[in-house]
Amino acid sequence: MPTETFRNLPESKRLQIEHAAITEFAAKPLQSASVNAIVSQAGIAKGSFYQYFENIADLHSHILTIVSKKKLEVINSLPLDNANLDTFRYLRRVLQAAVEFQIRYPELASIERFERFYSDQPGSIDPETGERVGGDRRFHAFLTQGILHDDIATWVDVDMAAFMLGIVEGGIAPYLAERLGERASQIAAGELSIVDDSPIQDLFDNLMDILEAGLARDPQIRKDFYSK
Amino acid sequence: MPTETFRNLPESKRLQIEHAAITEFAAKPLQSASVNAIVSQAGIAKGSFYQYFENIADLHSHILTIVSKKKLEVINSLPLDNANLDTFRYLRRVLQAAVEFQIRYPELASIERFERFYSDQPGSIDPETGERVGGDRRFHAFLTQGILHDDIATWVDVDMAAFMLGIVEGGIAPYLAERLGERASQIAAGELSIVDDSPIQDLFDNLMDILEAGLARDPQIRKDFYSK
Amino acid sequence: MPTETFRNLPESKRLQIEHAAITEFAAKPLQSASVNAIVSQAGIAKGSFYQYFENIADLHSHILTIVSKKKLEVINSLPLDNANLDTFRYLRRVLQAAVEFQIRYPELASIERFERFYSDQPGSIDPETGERVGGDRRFHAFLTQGILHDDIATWVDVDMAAFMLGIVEGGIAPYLAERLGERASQIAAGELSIVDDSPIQDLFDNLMDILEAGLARDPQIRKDFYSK
Amino acid sequence: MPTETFRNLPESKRLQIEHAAITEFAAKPLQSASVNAIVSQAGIAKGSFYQYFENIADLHSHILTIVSKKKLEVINSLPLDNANLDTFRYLRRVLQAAVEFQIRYPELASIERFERFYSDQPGSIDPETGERVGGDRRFHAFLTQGILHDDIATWVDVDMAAFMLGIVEGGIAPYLAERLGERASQIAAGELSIVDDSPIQDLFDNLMDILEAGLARDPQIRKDFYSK
DNA sequence: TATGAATGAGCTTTCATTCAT
DNA sequence: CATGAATGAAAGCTCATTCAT
Repeated sequence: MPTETFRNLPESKRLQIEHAAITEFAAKPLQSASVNAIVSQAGIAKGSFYQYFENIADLHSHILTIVSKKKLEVINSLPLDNANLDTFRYLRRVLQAAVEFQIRYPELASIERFERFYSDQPGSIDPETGERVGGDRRFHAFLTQGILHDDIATWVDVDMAAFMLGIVEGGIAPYLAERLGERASQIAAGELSIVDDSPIQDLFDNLMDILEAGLARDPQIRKDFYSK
Repeated sequence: MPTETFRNLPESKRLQIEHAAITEFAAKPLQSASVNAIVSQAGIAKGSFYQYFENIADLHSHILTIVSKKKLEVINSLPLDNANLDTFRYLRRVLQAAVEFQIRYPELASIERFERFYSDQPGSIDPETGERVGGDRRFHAFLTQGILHDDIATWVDVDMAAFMLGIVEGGIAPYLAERLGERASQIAAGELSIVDDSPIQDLFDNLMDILEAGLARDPQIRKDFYSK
Repeated sequence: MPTETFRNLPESKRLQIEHAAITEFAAKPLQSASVNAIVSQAGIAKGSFYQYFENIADLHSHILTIVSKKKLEVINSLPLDNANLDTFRYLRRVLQAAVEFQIRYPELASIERFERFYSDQPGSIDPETGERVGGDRRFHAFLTQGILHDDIATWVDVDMAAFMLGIVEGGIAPYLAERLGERASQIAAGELSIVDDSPIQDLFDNLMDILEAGLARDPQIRKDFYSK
Repeated sequence: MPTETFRNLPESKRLQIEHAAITEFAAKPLQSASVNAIVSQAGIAKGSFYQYFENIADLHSHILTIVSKKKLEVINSLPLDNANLDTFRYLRRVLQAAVEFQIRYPELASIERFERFYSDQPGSIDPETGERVGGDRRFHAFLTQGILHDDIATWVDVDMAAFMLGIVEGGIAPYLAERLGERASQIAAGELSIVDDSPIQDLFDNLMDILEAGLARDPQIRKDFYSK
């Protein structure tokens, strides 16, 4: 954990340091990241670094909390209200959040991907809870709920499906961001909303259709399609 | 490329070195891998290393060719015949190969994952062909064929779906291997075949159902399920 | 160029390092010089070296500027005034400076000789000016002036003579210094001045006579000699 | 000294090795020369090298004997006959030999220059004879003879003048070779003789005039010049 | 508290030399 | 006698971390 000294720093300096760290960790995994690169980009003295952080891993975990915070912020910034979501609207929202995050904070998204890659050692067991880590808890809950609500087919292997959704969520965002091309820049600049733009929603529809059709007890979308 | 000296080495020694390298590259990306670790694990002198390889990147790319070769070997070892495959049987085969590879050569699979992770920079454009790299060509072809054969719905966005299948293929194998638990060890030991064991095939059925239902023009499986 | 860190060092330490470097570069050309030797003689850590200099070539070029500076210092310490010099007195001064430099800073003189030897590739053409490098510009100017002043014979091939004077200047100093024997030590100790001591000046007279007689339009010295 | 094994080698192979060594030693002083470079250029096995020579210094000194031999060959190839030479004709001949050697065997000349540079530590005393080394014996004898024959002025400091001629001889050849430009190539090709070509001899005349005028008791050349 | 100089272990790479075949 | 694989010392250089100011 960063020292009190770091927490008391004037915000601008703190942000400067965090920004430098984010740039570094977005480019390299913790193991290859360089203290030198960070302090020189942040414009602080090498000694100061060690007054703020125990070591580079300490800074890295601090950055990870920032990543989580921003990710949450993005999720909450999406207009839909959690309570009223049916199962698949929730899933769509999660994926939209991932893309929005990718577009608005590509460096943080990159850090998140590194982290996921290096910590998701499937088969590794969390020594505290004894549960498998990596399989995303959120999707587990989502799928269980979906079955209860009769939205999701009962034959679906919840654990595996949750894992699959996890890797799709983690991997698809950069692809979609890139597919959006010019539109992504506009979203990043705040000139366009991911939820209002119809070409973007078409792309999402397509993805959601695939997933929904794969999971749903009674998939509507394709029926609509073929009945059109 | 490894030197002739390396290629002329007695097989046992060559394997020793390759094994040490595989262990290293399965644990760390090229950038963090250490010559020291490799030579000390292989039990050779440091100077010898540089008689065999130009540098560590040279060894790494040599190991990558081994990975490809073994992967192909696994794919070809699967009993199904390419010619007679319908669309989704082909997909199942690809995924089974990924799992089989993961079980039989977990280190090589890890190396492959590192490689994929570090080279799949989605959005990076191949300067020669102008095409997006990372999206898997194989799945592109598979989906296009599937549409032609009326197996896959015409509304599917082929490019996106191919990318999605790519990340599922790359990510699901370690999960499945881990799910198989004891059975995985038996497969690794050659006591069990992935294609014959029914609990394993059940798991595959489940995954394939999700994917097939998501993509298929006229998904059969679930119908069968509900009619049971 | 040495880093600011090096420039901010306490003088004693800086001198210590420069002295170690001078010792090394006086004994070996840049190509064979060793960082290890320098740091161990200077009593600093290897890491420190690379905080001061980019690499050994950086240090070497720094030492070369010291050599130039000291050489100039020696030239300027000679009492004669440039303005009033006739042609051959100027030449004598240049040669005296070379000897004085050799005696007072034999290591720097050695470094200068290495540098001259390795950079004077006669026949190599300066890509910017298109002129031959290595032939000494100073002597060129000196000879041209001498011809204008009617001090030097018009038949002299200026380019070649300049080159010849250059190599004589570069090579004769160690010889003369050695010839001076005990006297050289006294000069080095500041107990004797090169310009006041008559045995020394006799030696110079002899050399100058040879050169002057060889170049002069109307050589006086030998006439005097034979008329004595 | 090279081993008997080396001496028994078929000539073509011996020449191959010597040629590779010459190329290396012409580019670098012994201290920086590389066994690797030599064996790979010579196309022999590394182990063979150590069957022919004790170490690289051994090969180097073998090459030095070749240099001396070839130099002598060049000197003797010049048409003038030693016996009939007056003093300055002898000097001209020595310098012409140096230039001829430079032109016909530039690599050997380079090796010779390296050797001269690294061994001529003026002031170093030969431990066996007790004499100063580096000052050229030949020029000593030449000057002494010249004085006896009344060709050279008695006031000349023989030791110093010999040294000076030594460095001029050693340094001027590459310059002159370069001055000759296209003509040098013709000489190297055997299409032109250094002693017959009048532009070349003009250049030599100029140099000799300078040296002769500087040393001669009764210099003729300039007199001729002014009387023209 | 901020600084940046100092450190030395560690890295990759080179190379002369030895030695088994 | 020829070969070329094996070796390890030593090179240049980097870097996280400590410490004195």
